[in-house]
Amino acid sequence: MADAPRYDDSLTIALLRAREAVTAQFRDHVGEAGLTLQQWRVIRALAGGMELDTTTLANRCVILAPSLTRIIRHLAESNLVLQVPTRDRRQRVIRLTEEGEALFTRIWDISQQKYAAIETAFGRTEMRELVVSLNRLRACLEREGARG
Amino acid sequence: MADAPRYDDSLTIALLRAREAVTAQFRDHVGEAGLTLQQWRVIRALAGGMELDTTTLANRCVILAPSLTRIIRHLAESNLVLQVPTRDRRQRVIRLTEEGEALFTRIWDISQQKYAAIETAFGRTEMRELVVSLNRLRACLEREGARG
DNA sequence: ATGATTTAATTCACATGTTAAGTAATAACC
DNA sequence: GGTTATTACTTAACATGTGAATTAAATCAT
Repeated sequence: MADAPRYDDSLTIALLRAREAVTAQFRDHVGEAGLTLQQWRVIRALAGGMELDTTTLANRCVILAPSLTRIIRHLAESNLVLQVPTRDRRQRVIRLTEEGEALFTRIWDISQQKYAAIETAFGRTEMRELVVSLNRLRACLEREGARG
Repeated sequence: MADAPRYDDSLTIALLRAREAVTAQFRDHVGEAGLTLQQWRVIRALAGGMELDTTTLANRCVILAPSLTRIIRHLAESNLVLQVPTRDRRQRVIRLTEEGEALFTRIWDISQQKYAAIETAFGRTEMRELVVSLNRLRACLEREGARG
């Protein structure tokens, strides 16, 4: 296996596995509340009365527009979000319902505990450094364009 | 937006965005070869005459079993992989066809260049440290169990 | 104001992610 | 050696990822 592609050293795989490990910490309790992690990201972005259009939501939640369309439809059917009228009628601006805000609060508390547990296990400083490093990596690649 | 949940500082989102940025570097040229990134991970794991069963493949490629079933079916229909007979007839052992090996070689060369470009942009040392950090994070969380 | 262009979001088609249930073959055990 | 449990994988059902095409509304140019 000496010349097999070194898979565990690969940045791509390391990112994938790390992300998998982190999301696993949250999936269960978010799921018990009846949400997927993606739906939870949307709820979280809208918490506190925030009104956001689809494009902004897609950027913040890192969800592609077609997925977001379906997610919003779901959340609206569950009475967790509703559409806010706007001047520009192309835009779809969304906010949480009372029910949505209540659900957010319920999940948020436990989520914070989980997040704190990760910080404790991994180290607060190293975690901050990791996030900085990840964001710098992203900045490098997006700047490059690197479509070569 | 000062009081919006601090999304960009979140480890989850940072991992997601970083991974998105990295995979974007590879998606185009892998796609031009007619493969998805997941299919490419499978091809790559099998390169060099490697024969692997579904479970091992799933672990190495970080793909869940049901997805892998579909992916293998696709690759088999495209004559890129074939099934190797085994004693244990529950197991499905797979290897690349000639065509599959040829496709691997074609994609691999360009992939290596892309990977090298990322190393250059981000820094070879920092990249190695990042991978170590990601793997340590994973180890911490998996050890915890953290099903709290 | 009319028509071309751009923008915002949706729809479509297909691939994968995710959990739960099902199937078939092996192993375990008495 | 026949029953039971375990293992390896597949199916099923639904949700999301992804790129291309589509629709509708705003903007631009004249």
